[in-house]
Amino acid sequence: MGRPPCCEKAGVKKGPWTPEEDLVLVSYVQEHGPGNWRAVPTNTGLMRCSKSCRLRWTNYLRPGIKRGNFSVKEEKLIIHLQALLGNRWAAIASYLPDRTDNDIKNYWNTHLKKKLATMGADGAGAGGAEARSGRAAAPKGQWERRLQTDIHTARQALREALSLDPVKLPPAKTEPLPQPAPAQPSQAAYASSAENIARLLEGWMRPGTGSAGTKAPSGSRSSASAVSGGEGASASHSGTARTPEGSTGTSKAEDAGPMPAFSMLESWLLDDGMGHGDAGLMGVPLADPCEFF
DNA sequence: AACAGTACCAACCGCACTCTT
DNA sequence: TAAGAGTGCGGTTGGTACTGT
Repeated sequence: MGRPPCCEKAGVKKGPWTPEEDLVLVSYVQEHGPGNWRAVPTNTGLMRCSKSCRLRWTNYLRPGIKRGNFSVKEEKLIIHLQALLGNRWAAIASYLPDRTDNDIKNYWNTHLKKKLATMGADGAGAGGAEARSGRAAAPKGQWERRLQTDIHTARQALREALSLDPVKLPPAKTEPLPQPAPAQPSQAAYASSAENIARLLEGWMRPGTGSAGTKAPSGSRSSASAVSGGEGASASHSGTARTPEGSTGTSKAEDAGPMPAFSMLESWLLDDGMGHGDAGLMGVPLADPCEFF
């Protein structure tokens, strides 16, 4: 359709959000609820485009967001789901209700891809290219349904990739995916936005951290690292600089790459946490992941 | 101490989809 | 039914902190 960008207007501010802007946005959303983002800049006086407001809310200010420190279980779940769903970060995020798709995407691109690469797999699971093309080929509402019908295919591909008993698969019944957690917090949950405000103010006011001033705590390393702690410390991977092709983004071709030996990955993925019906997996109603195979 | 390279993450961009008129 | 508006999503980038030399 070629619509013009929503932020084309002159005077629209870009870049990191300031705590003041965060406060304005949070208080507005607390009062009116998320949605009708178009009206947010108008009603709040924020010099941000609606899109930016929505993104800021969903990725940072929304109540219940957990930041930093992905647990091993979360890692495995992400890897598992990525293999099944491909780079459908929003879908993957729906299984980790306290993580944002952006967070998961970043974590995947900065940590897990490298981790899997060192383990002998690039994590580009069977779902990758196919899933992506599926989205392109079918309307969104349909790909969810299609996903259900294709889940057997994806499962089989993953199973084969992991060399796990490729023969005895159940018939391709179209069972539903494990139920994603409700994506949005209840109305009551908005109250806990105060927690987010407190958190950001805490980061804002923390003396001597980061460059302060112009850069909001959101964007600042200081606040992030304050929360994430050791997460970023996993600097064991001999990272490579961002390259045009191998940039943090995942190219489709890359995702569709061949699957090398999986022995290490396999054992890692299937060991204790994932393999034994760890039912309480972050409250995610995901059945024993082995059922996927 | 200064510099260069690397890692990380928040935010932007643009396409695709859904909803409304 | 078509067109436009609003929203969601995934890929990509810019900027800053960290680490090594």
